[in-house]
Amino acid sequence: MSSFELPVYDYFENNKPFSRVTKEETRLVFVAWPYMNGKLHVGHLAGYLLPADCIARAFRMLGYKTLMISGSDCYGTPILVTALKEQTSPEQVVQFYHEEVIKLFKAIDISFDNYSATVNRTHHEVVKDAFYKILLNGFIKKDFDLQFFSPTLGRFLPDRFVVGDCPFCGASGIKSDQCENCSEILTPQQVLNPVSIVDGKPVELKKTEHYFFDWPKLQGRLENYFNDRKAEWRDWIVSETKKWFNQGLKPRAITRDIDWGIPIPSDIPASMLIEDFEKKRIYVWFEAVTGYLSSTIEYCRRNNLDVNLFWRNPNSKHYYFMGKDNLPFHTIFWPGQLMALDSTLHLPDIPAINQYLLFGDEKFSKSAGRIIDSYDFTQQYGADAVRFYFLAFSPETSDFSFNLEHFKEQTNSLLVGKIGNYISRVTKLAGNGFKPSFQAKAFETYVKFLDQYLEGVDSGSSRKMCQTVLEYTDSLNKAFSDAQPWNLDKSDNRFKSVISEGICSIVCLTSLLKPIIPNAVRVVEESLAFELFEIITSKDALEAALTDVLVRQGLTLFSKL
RNA sequence: CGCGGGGUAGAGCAGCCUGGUAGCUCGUCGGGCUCAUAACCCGAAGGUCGUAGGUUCAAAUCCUACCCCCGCAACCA
Repeated sequence: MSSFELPVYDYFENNKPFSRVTKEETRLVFVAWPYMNGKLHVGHLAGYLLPADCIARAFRMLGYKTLMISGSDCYGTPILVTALKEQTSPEQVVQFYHEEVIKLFKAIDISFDNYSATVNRTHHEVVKDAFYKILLNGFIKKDFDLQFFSPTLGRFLPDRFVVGDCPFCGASGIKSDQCENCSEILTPQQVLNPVSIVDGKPVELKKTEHYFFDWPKLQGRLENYFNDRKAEWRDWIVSETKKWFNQGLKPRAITRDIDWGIPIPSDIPASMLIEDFEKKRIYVWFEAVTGYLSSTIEYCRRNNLDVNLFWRNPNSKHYYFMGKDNLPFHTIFWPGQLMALDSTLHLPDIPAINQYLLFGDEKFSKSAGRIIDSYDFTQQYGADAVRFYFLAFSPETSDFSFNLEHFKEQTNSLLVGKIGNYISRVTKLAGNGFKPSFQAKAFETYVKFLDQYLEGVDSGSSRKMCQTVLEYTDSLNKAFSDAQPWNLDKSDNRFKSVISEGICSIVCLTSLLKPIIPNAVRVVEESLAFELFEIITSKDALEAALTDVLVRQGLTLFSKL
């Protein structure tokens, strides 16, 4: 493989890692690796990027040693085909999209500690090493497979790049796994007149030798793992995973006939080599998830840390964020790969898997023109509004229908009307130069909401976090209206205590808001002359945060859309 | 009989596991307040909880059947 590498994105480049850590425990926030075959639409933001970022920020503010890890998924046939169609190289395709996603991360403040790429050296090393060890541990075996081969393109094609005629109803242009017309289940051999969708030319089935991951061998251990953890998983994730076990795990190819990918290690014992092994590459499903490990290792090398702190630490909790299409790869295959590799590695704890954001009533689709580009959308409406909306309405338990009117409506009344306006009315009534005193009552109200918020953090639910913030804000607005401080004289002690309570509440509120809308919170901090590095969990912490607080100026935080 | 999720007020959702007078946000209407970004606060209207059966003193919740929508089906979150 050439020396082609992509730059690592590190949000905290200029800060020492863990400078604010107060706890020994670690929290790992792993994010599904975006596939470098297109730009990211808002479904990606709502489905896994923003929820992961919000939880990671909350963990950091709670004092955990936290890492947020991901990278660009760069290999596989779809990227190769894109390069072919655009008459460019796969390197150029992935480089272009890698730069695009990093541009997006910067625009919307995704705080990755290490965002790498599967083309990078460390990843190659770790994947080859894992492949080799799993093979020696006896979980990889040789077998033959039938694959479509295109003589005109000179390469094997995945099933979904081939269409043909249905042998049952005669429909044409059907995919090779099931007829869309008569719903008959097909095997690739049954499809008549198969042609490639790349050039429309005929393809043929060819026998080819590959490595297979021996899943039946691990099913028992995986089911034990599943039963141990499932109590903490969302219900629908449990039933979806159970389905796979009930059907029985089957061996699965982990190599492909392709040249765009990670090579098979050449030092495999001769008896275990397959034919033409140097022309084959490791299959993307096996290799991309291994990135969770390799990207952590890459981070530790860059920062001189011991990787065991994260991967062999019982005081650690591992979260994985992704869309639902990725479910089996993270509730079954990735834990299995880790078991097969080394039984001392930390297995996934919480799969924070989301359903889909729908555009109107249907799925986002590039071909059908139903797409909203994440970067353009962020540029147009601002990071705060976009973050807040998608975090508050993240599709955690069922698909969520997105439309622009709903976005504007909710942003205007929740973010601008309730949250922004509360901060505005309190600070403006206080007047510039107001110095608040500590009000125990403000903390008492705040703690009523804190537990619910922290439950949201622990379970990976940004939705619950936002809901709690909104309930809290409602109670603050109501208390402020009931107290009617505008009817009091500014020199009145009662006026001072009501406004002080309001300012104390704003400090508490911003501590909950910081993981959600960090930019807006920075503005509040500057205007009130304080800075929060933690989520306030004690009376003392609030009192400490309050020492320097001074109202520099009344605030209009957000504008209506 | 491929698998899963969903069908609750005009919109988006929670409640269902562990049955007990149907709830939240937005929108609509009426009132209050006037510090605040026509904002905030209070109140009201609006639902026979997809359909049909069953269990039960009692069903949105448990069971059965059916209808509709969405997704997945092992390489597009």
